[in-house]
Amino acid sequence: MTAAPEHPSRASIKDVARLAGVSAQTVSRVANGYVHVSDALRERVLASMQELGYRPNSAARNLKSGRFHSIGLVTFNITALGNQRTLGAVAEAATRAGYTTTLIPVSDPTGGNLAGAFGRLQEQAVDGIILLMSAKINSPHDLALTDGVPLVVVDSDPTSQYTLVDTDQEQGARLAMQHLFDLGHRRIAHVAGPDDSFSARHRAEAYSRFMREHDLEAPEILRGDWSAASGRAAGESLLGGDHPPTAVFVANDEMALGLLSAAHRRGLSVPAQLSVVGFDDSPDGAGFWPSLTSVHQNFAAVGQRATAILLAMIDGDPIPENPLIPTSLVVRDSTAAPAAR
Amino acid sequence: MTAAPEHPSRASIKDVARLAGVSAQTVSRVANGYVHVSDALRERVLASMQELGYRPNSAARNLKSGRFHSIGLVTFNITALGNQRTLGAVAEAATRAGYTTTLIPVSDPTGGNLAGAFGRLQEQAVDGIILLMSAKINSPHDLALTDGVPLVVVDSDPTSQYTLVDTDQEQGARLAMQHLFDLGHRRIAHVAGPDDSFSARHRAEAYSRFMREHDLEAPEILRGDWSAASGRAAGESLLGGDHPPTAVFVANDEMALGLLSAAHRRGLSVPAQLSVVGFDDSPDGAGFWPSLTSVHQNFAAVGQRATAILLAMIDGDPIPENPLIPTSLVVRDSTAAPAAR
DNA sequence: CTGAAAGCGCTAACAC
DNA sequence: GTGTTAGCGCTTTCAG
Repeated sequence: MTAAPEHPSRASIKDVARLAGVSAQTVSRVANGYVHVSDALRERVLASMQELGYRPNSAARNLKSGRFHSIGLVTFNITALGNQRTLGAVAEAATRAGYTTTLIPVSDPTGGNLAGAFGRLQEQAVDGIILLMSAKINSPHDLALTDGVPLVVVDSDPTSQYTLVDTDQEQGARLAMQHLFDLGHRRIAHVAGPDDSFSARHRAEAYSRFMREHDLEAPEILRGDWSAASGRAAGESLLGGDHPPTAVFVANDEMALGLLSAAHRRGLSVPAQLSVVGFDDSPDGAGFWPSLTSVHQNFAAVGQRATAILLAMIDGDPIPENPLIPTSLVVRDSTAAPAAR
Repeated sequence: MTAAPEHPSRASIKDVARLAGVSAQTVSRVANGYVHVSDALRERVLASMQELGYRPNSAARNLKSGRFHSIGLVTFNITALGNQRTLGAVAEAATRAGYTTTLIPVSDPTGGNLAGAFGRLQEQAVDGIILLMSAKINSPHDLALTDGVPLVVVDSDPTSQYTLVDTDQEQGARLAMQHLFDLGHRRIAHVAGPDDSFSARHRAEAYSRFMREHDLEAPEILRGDWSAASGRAAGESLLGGDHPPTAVFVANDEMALGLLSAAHRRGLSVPAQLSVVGFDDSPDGAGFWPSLTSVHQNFAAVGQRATAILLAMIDGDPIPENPLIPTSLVVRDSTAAPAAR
């Protein structure tokens, strides 16, 4: 244990070269795994690297290559399950591709903050940006500021001009509805997420379309804010009415659990008297009683796809197609056939 | 609107200098806000910057300064509420200080992976590392690899040799226990988190100590894995016994909600027949019925403190003291005096 | 197979 | 006030 110096300045390529008695160039070649180096020299160089604890300085590499080998991740809400998962998948995919992930927090997705975030990202060192939206982009103006930096948006308006990756919300919502329909439910309600969320809107639209296609009368859609508390409130209002539904399709699991809690409170037995389907397949949903039937989103695939597309854009490679990731339905204990009336 | 070139190579300081008819140095001075530039020149330079969309190249700056202005964040479990919050706070604090946050995902906290993560971090450009532990560091050996890079560990063994920031687990657990005790509860059970979590251990130890100090007989401690499902399982076993407790202190909110669900299932009324206190003060806990009394952790403060300490270490400044962040108790509807027997 | 030279974009140090 | 020079650590190019 030697006393650590104040700033143990890292060994440079020159130091290694000097110690090994070779040129800096040869060290560089060894560091980058080029073949045209004699075994004897390679050994000497590697030994010297080891001894000095040499690490290539990425700032210098970046300067030379004009690339930063880093992608910027802008997100407004790290608390949302989907964003976490996507974020994790992006970070892993980026790491595998030799890129780091730079996190840019934005507390409030207004134009100003977004602009600030992008400005910072560009002053910082990123080759591309992934935007994890939980709310809408106000206007193209907001993004004009990316200004040449490749950009992929996750969870946004599919009609937007930006490259987009997302869960296939429509397909997922249909999965949930078809399940309830097949069980025999006809009075099916929907608790939607906030209006400024594209995924919430897509799910709500798919619900309405399904009801229309099957000539079912759709009760008014209730809106929550993704939280358990709002789901519970929706449940209170939904189950307190005259003609309560026999089934509810809830736009995410947290609200579904809140609704379940409202049902328990009213002494309603789930699934005997009420069927509930959530969206997300969150671990919490599986752990409650009754365990929640839910639409599983493949966030890992979303993150991977977004990363793959971004890296392709950065490299000028052809862009992978099909940015909509399908869902699957996980049937558990919160759904059953409606009670005979 | 001109057609964007394939790679719109960013304007360099030279380009700006040429356009403005000044030296690169002058551009640099303007960019860095130095005063000793005539207003006329400053105007010209700023105009040229604007026209070319100039952004300083951080790679070059980093190379020159020997700093990366970036902190690395290593985390194993981005899904845990506490880690998310801390992560967000770190990112914000870092941003405010002019640093970016580089995310390094580690799927599995074994020595090998940790070493890999640190290796990557050092090849990458970070001036310091924050380690968000959800599980224990196996041995000092794991961290030997940071090798001169300043390191702050969040949520770990307080006896460790590394700089540490954490919630004051002991104080938080006592808050919960004192609340139940003051309500009149004497048969108080504890559902702990996994054994490899330091916070879980601290809370469990504080529980045991409290019971001992008050001459109360402590039922055997049940262990969960932080999940709602494990809390529900603990609840089933706890409430099915001969002498069920009148109150339970649960090591996190998710497990507490699982336990609540088990209580509902058995037809036990909360808080009339059973009081429950959680830990974390998660939004979900507030949204359920009954809403959960819980120990509030100030994750934002933890993240800020960790960042402040790390930046001080990087700058060689004196290290802020008092790395233990106090908690507060949020009393809601899941606790009440025990039923008279 | 190996080395020497040049330069990536920026700024500290030194002229003028 | 402003310009010139040099060099951060690395890799591409060109000589040997």
